[in-house]
Amino acid sequence: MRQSNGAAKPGSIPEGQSAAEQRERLIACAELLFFAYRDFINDPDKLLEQYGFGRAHHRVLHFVNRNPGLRVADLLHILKITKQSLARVLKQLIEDGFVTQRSGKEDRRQRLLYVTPKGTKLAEKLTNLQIRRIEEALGEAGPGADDATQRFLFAMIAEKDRDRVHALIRLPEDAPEPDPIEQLQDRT
Amino acid sequence: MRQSNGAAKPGSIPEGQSAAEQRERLIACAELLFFAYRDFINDPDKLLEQYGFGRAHHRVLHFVNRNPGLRVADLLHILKITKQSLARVLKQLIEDGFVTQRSGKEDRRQRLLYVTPKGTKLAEKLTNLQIRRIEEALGEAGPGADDATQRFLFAMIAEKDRDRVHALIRLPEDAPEPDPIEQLQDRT
DNA sequence: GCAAATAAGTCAACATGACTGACTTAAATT
DNA sequence: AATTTAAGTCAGTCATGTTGACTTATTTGC
Repeated sequence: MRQSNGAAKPGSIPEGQSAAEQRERLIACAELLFFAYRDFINDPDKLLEQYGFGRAHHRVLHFVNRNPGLRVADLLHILKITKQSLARVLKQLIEDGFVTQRSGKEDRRQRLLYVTPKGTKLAEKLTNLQIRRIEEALGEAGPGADDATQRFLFAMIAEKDRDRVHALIRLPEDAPEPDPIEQLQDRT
Repeated sequence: MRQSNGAAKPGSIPEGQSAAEQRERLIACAELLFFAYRDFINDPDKLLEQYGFGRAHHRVLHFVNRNPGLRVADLLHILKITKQSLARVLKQLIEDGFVTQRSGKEDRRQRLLYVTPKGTKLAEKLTNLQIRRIEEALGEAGPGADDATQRFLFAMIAEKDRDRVHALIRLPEDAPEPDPIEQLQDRT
């Protein structure tokens, strides 16, 4: 097990890997994803604590900040949680003045979500923490890591959700798209 | 390593990106990481439910399976949770016959952890689910995504933990190392 | 050889963020 | 007018994390 490929040199891995070696590589990826996510979450968590918020609040705040006018139903699809779970954190964010709701113009049953200036400020602080770490990591990973990583991460998403995510995050290399919110609404 | 920009897309971002564009890219990465992890977790979760286990059990089972003879203290460092949190799930795994303990030979205070055959079986099922998704994603992301992604994910780990993780996961391109467990024990 | 440090286990209380199920309200659709 | 939809709500539960305090067995250091 231990001696696996005596090669051990950075440039090696010719192209012919044994199935066992390939498996080891994939397992390493899975573990790295765990560790990366563990630490990715960490910086924001500390900041959120000071506001009495948790990760759940962060996610809501983030996606509302990035997609003003998001509907509650959209958030449920994005977060893959139940209405009741969302309700608690959303209520707190509204009560504490980080998020506001307005009724939809077309459909007055809808409650469209927006961040307040206070909400924007916190959301940006959190975003900055996270993208700083990502920027450093991409730097360390070398040129090309950027594209490859985006493609890998996107491909990790469940196939049936990819269109929705794609409409939501608007990658810079995409062809110009119509307002992503409109798209989301079509996909109910 | 790989040439960076030209490869990806027709539109191709010459090399001079505005700060705003760069920021958008980084935010997209952060969001993709969230979605990727959300779905990465999903397949195992469904299987675990059938055993009455959760994610916490999965993580313990996985790392014990991959590192037989792991100590409780090691697990605490890996998972970054408290002893009390670990105790609950570890107890269940032991009671249900998925994990066993033996006292350390050198230091009899230590409880070294091992998976039982039953534990191995479940751990491998879970691992297979996860690496299948990763394998597909790497395939879709194209050649080179493998290396780049590993480097990126590794660089996302908090600097002070990297040595420990490195010793734990044994990437195939590494120089041959001594038994990783020994290394872990030195780093207390 | 004894005191202190260490590895692990345990008890109790609590917080967060998920879940299910049942139900209401208001508005839009058929 | 009846049905469907978007959202909100009440009540109870579960999984997984937290603190703080304490015990036990063993090793280490003076």
